[in-house]
Amino acid sequence: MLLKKQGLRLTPQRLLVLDIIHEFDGPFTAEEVLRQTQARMSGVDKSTVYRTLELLEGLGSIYGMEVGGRTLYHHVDDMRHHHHLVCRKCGKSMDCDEGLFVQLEALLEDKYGFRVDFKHMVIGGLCRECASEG
Amino acid sequence: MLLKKQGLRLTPQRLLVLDIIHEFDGPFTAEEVLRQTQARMSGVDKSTVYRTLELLEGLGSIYGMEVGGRTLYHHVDDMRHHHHLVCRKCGKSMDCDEGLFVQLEALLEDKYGFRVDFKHMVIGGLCRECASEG
DNA sequence: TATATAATCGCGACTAGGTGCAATAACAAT
DNA sequence: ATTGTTATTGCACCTAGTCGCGATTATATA
Repeated sequence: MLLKKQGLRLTPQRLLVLDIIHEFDGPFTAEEVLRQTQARMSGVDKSTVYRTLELLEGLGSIYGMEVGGRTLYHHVDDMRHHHHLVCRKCGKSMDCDEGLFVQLEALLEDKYGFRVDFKHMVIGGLCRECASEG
Repeated sequence: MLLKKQGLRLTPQRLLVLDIIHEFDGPFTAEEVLRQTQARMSGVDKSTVYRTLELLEGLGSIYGMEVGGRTLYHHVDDMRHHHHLVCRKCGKSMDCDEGLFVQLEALLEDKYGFRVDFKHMVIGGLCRECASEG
């Protein structure tokens, strides 16, 4: 298991958080994980849950992105498509091909020497349906 | 003045916040505004400052965008360049030519019918200096 | 199985920011 | 200048999330 390397310890709290996370199909928030954890094992501190989430992100098994001031976590294996188009009207989110970004990536490096972190982008706008309405 | 419409009141606290905001050349945070406000007029509550910032954003005179969990405000009139490259190591932020985005914009519309909101983008990555270090 | 040693825990305090409310004060009308 | 209306204030309390610390405990080794 991924936790075994680097002297990381497999505590009951971590096991529980891992369990809970695996039960989510889609994206989830730290808050949801915290609530579920405390419901199933009383006394678990929020700092433990937050630190576990942070750890799992560091290990690369989940990925958190800030949306509207909160962090939304995704399972990394769900994320062949790292970019998301989020409609500001209906709130729907769709995956987006990474290939579309390579040109912009190259331009930014050329022009500014800026090496972009384009692993996970969240782009706001209007989806086809909402754009055609009003 | 912009505050006069809709029955909004020009209080000393608001006047002070307005003053302070105009003294910033570049982007600024709510925290900085709060500190300066309380330094010049003791007793001003943080909620007043936050509410004033929110109000000004609603009126369209400043624009706030979330970067690394905090809100960075910009003067709207400073914003010919709407895109910002923010270095995740040193925290520096640089403006970025909008022209670089038109191709991506077109691609997203073509492929997904998605009409992108590219007014204000914040792009994370590494600046030239930090990328060349380690 | 007993022991040593860190990794991890819960706790408590702290952060930025937000909210409901009763008191205050800006402004319009007299 | 006085008044009435109501927007705005400061207060107190709440939120999600972070951090240092001393106590606990998972795990490797003997």
